[in-house]
This record gives sequence, C-alpha cells and structure tokens, in this order.
Amino acid sequence: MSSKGLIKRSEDFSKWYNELVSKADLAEHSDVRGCMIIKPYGYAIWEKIKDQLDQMFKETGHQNAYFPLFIPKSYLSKEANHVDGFAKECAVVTHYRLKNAEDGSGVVVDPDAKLDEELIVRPTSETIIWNTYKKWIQSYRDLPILVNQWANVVRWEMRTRLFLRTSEFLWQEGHTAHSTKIEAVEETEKMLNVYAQFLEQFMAIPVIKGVKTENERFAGAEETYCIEALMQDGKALQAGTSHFLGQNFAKAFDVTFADKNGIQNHVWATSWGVSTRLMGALIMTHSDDKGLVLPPKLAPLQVVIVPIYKNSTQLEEISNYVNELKQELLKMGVSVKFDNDDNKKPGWKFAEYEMKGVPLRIAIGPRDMENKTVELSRRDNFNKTTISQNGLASKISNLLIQIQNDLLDHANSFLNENTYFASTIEEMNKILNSKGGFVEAFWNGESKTEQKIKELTKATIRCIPLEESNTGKCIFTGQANSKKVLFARAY
RNA sequence: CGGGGUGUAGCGUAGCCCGGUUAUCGCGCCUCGUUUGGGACGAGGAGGUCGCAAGUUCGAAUCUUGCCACCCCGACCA
Repeated sequence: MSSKGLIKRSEDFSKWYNELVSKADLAEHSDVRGCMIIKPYGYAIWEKIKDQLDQMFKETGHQNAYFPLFIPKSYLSKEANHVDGFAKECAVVTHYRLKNAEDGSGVVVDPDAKLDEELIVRPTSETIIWNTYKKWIQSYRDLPILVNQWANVVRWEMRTRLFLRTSEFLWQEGHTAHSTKIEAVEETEKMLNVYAQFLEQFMAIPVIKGVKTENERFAGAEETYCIEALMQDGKALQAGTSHFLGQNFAKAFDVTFADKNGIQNHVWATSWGVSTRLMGALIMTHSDDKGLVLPPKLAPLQVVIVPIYKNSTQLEEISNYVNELKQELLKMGVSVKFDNDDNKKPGWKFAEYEMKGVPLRIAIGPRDMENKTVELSRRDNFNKTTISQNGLASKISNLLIQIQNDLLDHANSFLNENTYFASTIEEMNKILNSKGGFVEAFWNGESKTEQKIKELTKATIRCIPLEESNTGKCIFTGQANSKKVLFARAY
C-alpha cells in the first residue's frame, strides 16, 4: 500500500528511484546489509523476464541445470585472473554448526565445527562448473555442452542499491563448452544478440552492443561482449554480458577432449549472464514522475478496469458488462483485473495503478453504460479516449501492442538524442556535466589513456561498439588511427 | 572500506541543543454512517522495545560510548 506521490526525477533522480521501488511495491531492504526482499509485484515482473529469456535460451539449444551454492575455496584460485577479480568480495563459510552459548546469551559458532576446507558462496560459477565439465567431457562427441542455470550469487558489495547492485542477486548464468574457438566465439555473439533482442523486443530498451576494454573485462575472459543501455539521468547501465573465455578455464581445470584424429585439445568456453539488475534498467528507462511504466509484454497486469458508480444497481450493471469483457480479454491472452473494491475511490485507484505501471486503464461509469462506451487511458503517455464498447477486446489487444512499440520508439529517440561526439576532453566534460549521455570519441587503445580520461571526466569506456566505424585522432593523446569508442558515466 | 548525514506506530514527522507526568501531528489501519467521472467526509477506536546494547543519573527519546542499518560523496564492482 503506497502513500502519495514521488519526488520529481528532475529534483533528485536517485531519491526518485528509491521511492519508486518502494511505492510501486517492487522491493525493500532486508535487515541484512545490502540484501533485498523482492516483493510479489516486483518478483512477478522478474518472472516475466525470466520466463521469456528461458524460452529464448531453450530455442537456441540450451538446457537448464543446477550447480551448488558453495564452492571449495581452492577452486576459485585455479584461474589466476578470476581469483584476482572476485577474491575481494567473497562470502566465506568456515563452520557448519552453532551451539548454545555457555552464558546463555544465545547461539554461538561452535569452534569444534570448523570446516577443513572453507567454502565460498558463489560469486559466479565458472570454477565449480568447469571442475564438473572435466568429468563430462572426453571426446568431441561430448561437445558442445550448452547449459544454463538460474541461481542466486553473492558479491560482498560496499555500496548497494536495490536491484542495481545488491550483495545477493538473482541471475542466470550460461556456461558452454566447445571444440573450436570459432564455435565458442559464435556462441558468445549469439547470446549477446539474444540479450539485445530481448531487451529491445520485450523490455523496450534499446542497447548498444560492443566489447569491453581490457580494464572492464570479466575476470578470466579473453573477450567480454556487453549490451549497454542509457538511463533517463544520462548514466549508462551495463545490462548484460557475454564472455568468450578462450581456453583459460579448460587449462585451469585441465579439461581436454579427443578430436576426430584422437589428439587431445583444451576445450573452448563461454559464459553469459543477466541479473535482477534488469529490473533497475526497466525502471530507469521508462518510468516517470507518477511512478512505474511497464511495457505490456512484461506487465504482470496489463489492463485494470475501474468502475464508477453511485449505487449498487449501477455497480451491478457495470459488473455484468465487465465480466463479459474480462472473459474475452483473458481468451486473447490479456491479463486483466476488475477492481471493484468499494473502499477506494476511483481517483485513488487511478493513482495507485499509475504508480504500479499498469499499461492500460479502463474506467466505466453510468454515462458510459448509457452511451455504450468506456474511457481508455494509457499509462505511457496519459492519452485518454472514450471509445465504443463494440469490438473493445481486440482494440485493447492492439493498443497494448501499440504501447509496446511506442515505448521502444520513445526510448530509441532518447538514446539518439543523448548520444554525442566529442573531440576534446573539454567537450566531453561539458556534455557529461550538463545532461550526461553516451559520448563517442576516439581512443588509442591503451589502458593508460583510458585511465587518464577516467580521472579527468569520471567517464569510463562502456564499450567498443561492434558496428564498423571509422578511425580518428585519440581524444587524449591525439594519436591518429584511433578507434571510436563509447564513453559514459555509469552505474 | 574512508568522509558526511539519518534512524521516534505500516509510512512521513514534532520533541533532542537545555533530561522531569500519560511521546506530537498528518497519512494509513479497524467500526459505523454518508459517499464514488482524478488520491472523499464525519464520529468513534486500535496501534510505540523512541534502531540495538551498555553507561551517567533519583529519573534518558533527550547526555556518553560501542554496535547495526539506510541515504549522499569517494575508492571498488554487474
């Protein structure tokens, strides 16, 4: 149950985000630092995301499996870069038993129950999975392995935000094994495209596809592909990553296969993931000062019907009509709720469903019953129209498609309008300090240069876009033949 | 993990500096009635370990210390 209004985005975007997450009933903080409770309404959206992605993974030949939460500490250290990247943020299990304190003050860790080998709570599962794949793979006939898992992972974060960065989060992680480098790279790119397609077609979020620089690469990867989205406050958000892992994990875990000639080779690997962070992307892409805005394809509730009446006779008449309409809509696969709660006035309901981002609202009163009309109101642009009850269900169904498309168009325009080019550091700072956005610029490919630019602008290279682009003079060193990359301040 | 801020009923808050009956107000909640085309109104009612723990004191929401959580800014990261 949410109380009135949100702070305006223009006043305090960060506060707006926090209030929205809370008032739209998406999530709340738990008593454990950095951990979140995803509430039923928020989880319903995540389930939509999950179900659709799961279907897309299966359509591309993947199967789900489940690997354990706990990973022996020794596994993590087998791949040098990997351990460097994750060691600082791992939760560690050291004991397996509690006992009553002798002074009666409660339970304490039983010092006699110390684990011989400590377990880490997975920050990601490459190590335990590759330790397993070693047993699964003997010959090229065992390849490829195309496995995904839906899981929770823990990374001990210093600074957290609901959905955007929490110590525990939900995600999926795909882990594949291939006999050739080409096939593994293809898989990495294929899954990046699946993500991009999902974000655009279902979340109505346009993304830039690219690869990360060495600095930003996943710990243990040869190449990290990513999709980057632009939020309404002009900051970039990494929405998904797909890694070409080369033979790094195969070598670390000694995973080899016999090829057709009987020669032993190391296996080629990929991994790819998206997380509950997508919820943050969804919120910060479409929502407005009235609350959440959901694309119809991800809305747990697509249509809400609010009756307006003065007495029970009127309500009954309206109900009779609405129940028929509801059946028709449900048959068309449209999710719909008739909110006939007598304790809340229509105005209250309007505001409430706006906060929760229900894409389409229908209001029906005695006037409508008389004229055989209803009032349709769109959440995304607040357009209100009074239309005939004739053929209403299919009009609604079409309108939902229209809303889905309009949200993507709108987000696309925003992305285009907020992508700039800068040829000097001053220009870049000017852009970033005024409204933010993506800034294209040339970069000479050196980490040192990237670091310097970061110090001067607080912007990082979000990606080197996959699209072919021309070369030019490095924004920092002036070096010719530098490649075009995308800078932004980022979440 | 460093610097700053905050924590009082489900939510938002007054009181704290300067310790002293029964902890303020609004929203929400419950009951009854009237209402219902953009967050209704009246009457009555319930709801509190003042973040947690020690300490100072005759007496602590108020003072001291420690801890926990959240928010903002850094460093780090999806």
